[in-house]
Amino acid sequence: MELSERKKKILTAVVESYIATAEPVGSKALAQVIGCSSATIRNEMSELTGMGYLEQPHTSAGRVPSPAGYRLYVNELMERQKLTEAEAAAINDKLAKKDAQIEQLMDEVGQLTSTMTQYPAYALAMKPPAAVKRFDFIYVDANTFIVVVLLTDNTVKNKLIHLPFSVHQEQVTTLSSLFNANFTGVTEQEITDSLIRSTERAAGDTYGLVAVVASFTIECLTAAKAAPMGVAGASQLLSQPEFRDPDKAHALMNFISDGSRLMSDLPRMGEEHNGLRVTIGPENLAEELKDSSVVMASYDAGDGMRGYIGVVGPTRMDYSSVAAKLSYIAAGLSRMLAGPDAPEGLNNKLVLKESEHHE
Amino acid sequence: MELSERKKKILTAVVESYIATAEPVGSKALAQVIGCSSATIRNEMSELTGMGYLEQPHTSAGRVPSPAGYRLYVNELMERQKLTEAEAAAINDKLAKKDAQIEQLMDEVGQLTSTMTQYPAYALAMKPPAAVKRFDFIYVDANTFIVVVLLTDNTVKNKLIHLPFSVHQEQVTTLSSLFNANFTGVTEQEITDSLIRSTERAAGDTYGLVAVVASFTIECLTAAKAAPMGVAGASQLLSQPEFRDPDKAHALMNFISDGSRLMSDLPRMGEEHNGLRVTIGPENLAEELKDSSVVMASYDAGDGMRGYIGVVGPTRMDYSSVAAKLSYIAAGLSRMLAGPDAPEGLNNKLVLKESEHHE
DNA sequence: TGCTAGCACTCCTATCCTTCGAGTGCTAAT
DNA sequence: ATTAGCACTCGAAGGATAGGAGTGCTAGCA
Repeated sequence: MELSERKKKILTAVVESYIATAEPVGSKALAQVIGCSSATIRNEMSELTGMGYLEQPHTSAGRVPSPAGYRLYVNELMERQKLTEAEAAAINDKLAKKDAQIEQLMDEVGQLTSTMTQYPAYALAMKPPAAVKRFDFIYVDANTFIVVVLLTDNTVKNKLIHLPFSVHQEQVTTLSSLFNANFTGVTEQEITDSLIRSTERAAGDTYGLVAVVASFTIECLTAAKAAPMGVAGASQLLSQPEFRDPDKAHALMNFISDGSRLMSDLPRMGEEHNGLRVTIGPENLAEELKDSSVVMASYDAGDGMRGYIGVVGPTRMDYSSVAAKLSYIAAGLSRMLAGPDAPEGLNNKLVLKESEHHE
Repeated sequence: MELSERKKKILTAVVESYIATAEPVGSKALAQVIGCSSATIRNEMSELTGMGYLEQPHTSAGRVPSPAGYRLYVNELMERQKLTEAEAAAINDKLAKKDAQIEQLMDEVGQLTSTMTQYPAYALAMKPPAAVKRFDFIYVDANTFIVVVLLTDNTVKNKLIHLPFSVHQEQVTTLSSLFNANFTGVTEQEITDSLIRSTERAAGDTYGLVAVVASFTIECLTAAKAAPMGVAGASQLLSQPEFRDPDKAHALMNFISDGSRLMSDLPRMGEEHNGLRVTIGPENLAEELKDSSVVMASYDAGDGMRGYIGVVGPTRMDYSSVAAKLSYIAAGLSRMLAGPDAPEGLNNKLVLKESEHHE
């Protein structure tokens, strides 16, 4: 059933006023905005309450939006807000000089999202499984060589290997061709014990080094598929009146800080609406989020990779503003990572700049 | 002036009781512990108050330790606490399997410290300035090569360079010898414009690539000197009664989350006592920490590098337990990073572990 | 001289009660 | 259909009051 225009107007006003003030909204205040008497408003609000869009904290308080009310607001009522020029400029500015590795990028995008929205935020990128494209072995001295691995996603990883015995230049070269022959184009699952064993048999006197390099390879592939994630601004919660109760705040902050908990729920969350997903209060899967809301936007990170940024906050979240900001940042990221300047996608543009390994 | 034995006992009891309960301590409760009447305790406490070791929140409340009282407690009174076997085991366990890169290690040590102590914690390592030990250039294809840089601290960094024009294998080789001749053993400051310019003159037709590689080199050296830092468990604050006030909690959490603020104060903090530094309330430099305490321990990260781990909490911090845990973790880190197994320090040690593990 | 018992006093905390007012629902009038 | 009016509800805020933990002081005792 469709709501009358006036009901929509009233619901919108209630939601927006409550978002702004965190105070239940009474009929008198609305009367001025809507342009009819408070009694009329009361009748309408009473019906909206009956339909489940509004709630009363207690009999003689004003109305507060229910989750269903927020949902309707998000889906149909709210206006797509524009960013101010200052905000857009701030975001562009921050994004402009990003060319660190992806973990750090995610941290920084999380931070950016959090400061722009004033809510705790996260950023992550989903990577497809990778394989090794080529191996290079650099002979350093009798006890030391470096393995450099170029992955299909164009990530480069390396490891300095220090041995308790000595090797010759030729042995390292042998190892190199062996690995380039057997371990390229192979995904993590495909590195089986039997593959390692057969390589060892072929390795001659460098037998003992195969396992070391193989395990490093596995490590690289594992790291390559791990979704890097950044969480930032958890303390923002404390400025929201709904988290004046330190126990509630504590519970939610713990949940947020544990990236893995958050991450495991994200992909299963709601439907996309203009590239945005909003889950409101009880719609969330995690018990800890039952009276919070999550807004997330996805972006294209090139190479067919998808990434997500999002914020967590009270159900009384400023959906309109958050949605606008997330969309803007997500679009910026897409442009930056998968745009025409970066035909080879995220890893080329970013990770390749620098990958580091301490050994 | 020296305190009488009994005064020490009373002060100790007050501090420890207040640490445990967060409630001002009255004379009656102490009478049982100390073994004399409450009136005697009152006289003694009155004197301790006069001396500035105790404070009264109001006339008819019990006593609370003053910063000076905590200071005395920390310096002279508190017993060096032992960890339970379970705690020691938990720490050893966590430390055992650390061989990631240093940023991640710091994050994880921060996390470990936080969960062990139940306070927000940080971990950082100070690095000495680095130089390049050697360059390697890997020719990938006509438009692509990889630069691999081995630093004096044994960090290896690399960068895939993708060109809009093509190069030959020999050109890359030339570039390699050029950089190995001119840019090794050079610290960040020593890479001047004139050095770059003279290298460019010597570079012949690879002229245009010098700047690219040089700027990557600078990037590496800059990154190498940055002190990696991990902060964890900020939300732990919220379980402390002194931070039931969300505004206070918010202020401190913001301060903590901004690693750089924290870091800039750390080195200037108090004296070492058994490898520990404790700064209590007003002793802290930062305004935000004026009624918090910071306990930090330093560890040896090999190569003459020093690292710090620490926790932040209310002045009513469990100094004894925190000190024990920090010392233990710091000792473990020192052993792991600079122990006899790892004569060449952090970077090497990790590799050795790795190779031992797999052979 | 040092300790203890007793007592009057202080002042915080918790609790109850009252008041106040914003907001409601209903009814009757337009 | 809308509005004005009115009685009613119920939480929030603001005292007052009682209770009690703790103090300082004084006087008596080993």
